[in-house]
Amino acid sequence: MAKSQLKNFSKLSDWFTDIILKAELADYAPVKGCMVIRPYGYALWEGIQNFLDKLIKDHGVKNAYFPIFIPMHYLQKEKEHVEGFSPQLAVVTIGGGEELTEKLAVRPTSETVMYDMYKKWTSSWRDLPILINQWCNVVRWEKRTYLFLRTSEFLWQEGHCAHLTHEESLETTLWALNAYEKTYNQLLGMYGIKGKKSQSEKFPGAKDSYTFECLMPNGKALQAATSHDLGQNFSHSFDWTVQDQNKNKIYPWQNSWGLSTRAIGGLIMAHGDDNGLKLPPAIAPIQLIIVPIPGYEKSLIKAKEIYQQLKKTYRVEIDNREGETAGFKFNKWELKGVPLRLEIGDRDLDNNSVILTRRDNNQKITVTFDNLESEIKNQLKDIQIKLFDAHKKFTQKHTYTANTYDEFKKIMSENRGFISSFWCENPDCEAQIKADTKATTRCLPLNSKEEKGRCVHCGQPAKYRWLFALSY
RNA sequence: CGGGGAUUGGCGCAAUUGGCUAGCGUGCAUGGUUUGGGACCAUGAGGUUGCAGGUUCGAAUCCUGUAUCCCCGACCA
Repeated sequence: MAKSQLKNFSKLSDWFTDIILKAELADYAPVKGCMVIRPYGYALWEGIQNFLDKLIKDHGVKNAYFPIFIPMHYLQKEKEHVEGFSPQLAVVTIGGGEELTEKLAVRPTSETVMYDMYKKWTSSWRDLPILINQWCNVVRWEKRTYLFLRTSEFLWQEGHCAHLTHEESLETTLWALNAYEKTYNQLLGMYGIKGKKSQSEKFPGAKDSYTFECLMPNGKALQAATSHDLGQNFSHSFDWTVQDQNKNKIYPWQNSWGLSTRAIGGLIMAHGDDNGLKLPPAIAPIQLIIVPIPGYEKSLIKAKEIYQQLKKTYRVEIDNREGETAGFKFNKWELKGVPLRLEIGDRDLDNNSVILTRRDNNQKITVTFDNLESEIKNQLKDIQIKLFDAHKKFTQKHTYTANTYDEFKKIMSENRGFISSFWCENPDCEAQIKADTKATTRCLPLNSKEEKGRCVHCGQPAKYRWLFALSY
């Protein structure tokens, strides 16, 4: 068995594609820009769904399902919205062998089809708020695609809520953003920055967009989830009103928020290394792999006992395939990112112990049978924390402050990352910075303090330091 | 959509200026020896060289068209 040629982590884009294929997370589909999510990759999505769905439901948001097809004239109701999505639409023109009188868009997002129904369902202030989420697929015909990060079809959840007041709606918008942060921090072991998008980067049709931005090892920023304050833009477009207590017509205040399978792409990059994936225990489909050293009958029996015992508490599997050496198995499971490996052979049996090996730091720990469960618990917990800490440290280390445009350009050309700089909030300035350096505004961090500054590009007065980066 | 590269057993590649039965590695199957960090030996299965035309005694190789994929840009979660 020869050593497989895993791509070097330093060439991140090659490594990324390679690892997804080799770890059997996904594969290319026959349709351009589409991918097959394989069971091991889909298990990651299920992990995200379970975690986030609970947060969503705890907040009182209910799941529902709306159709994949949207009549074209629905999309056209909101001007910015249709302009934003038109270039990316897949459109059905034939149904049942006959030309359709009205063409149907395959949903790129569901605002329009959902809000038309919301209008139908409400007439009184008592009917608000509407708190609905759906887990589904959407299609955006991308020019350039990339496994998990940008595919023509992707899976996501989209929450769509409507409230009587802007305060309430904004509260929900920010609640969703916090739920995303929690999902990234606690489940995926990823650090990121919450903030507000600039007007040019916001969602088509939104009043304001909020984002969770994560830094990837190559210094590019990943828009990891977004939550939009739609204001009353859509309720106006749909002429949707309810009557309030004083018989006034109120246009409901709306928000929408989504997290997609792109999160898996971020997860892969944020923690990986030359040997493959590193999955945080909370999301790992297999938290612990038991490898009985081949050739020992006695230890195999013990390994099976341990498996039966641990299976009650952990996602654990036992690799007792014949014909593969121990070394081969070690490498295979490291590639797949399993956080903890348990080795057991007769040598260990004689000492009443096993060997635990951590994927994150390759540390080997000898553990007696008596302490096994508590040690596994502690190690998994520690790995989860260490992976998050590592990503947080990386992000902070690669977050720079640039006070002059020269500094800004130097950072972009040498050691990319987040750049914190004053910006006058003029879109022309933003566009010029992008043209010069490829960096775009990622967000205005939520905790930003107002200061007296000068725009890093034009020198005009600026109130806030914005976060810039090269984005995915 | 612009620029670059590619397409040959499952995967990765080779085949000189057009010339022998299209090879090699890996993977796969079977048998045996192995087994504590990617084992070894033997045997075997697996190909209309992306597709469609053309030139030629002869095409993986030359020509025309076309499709797909990857990378770099503009658009985006």
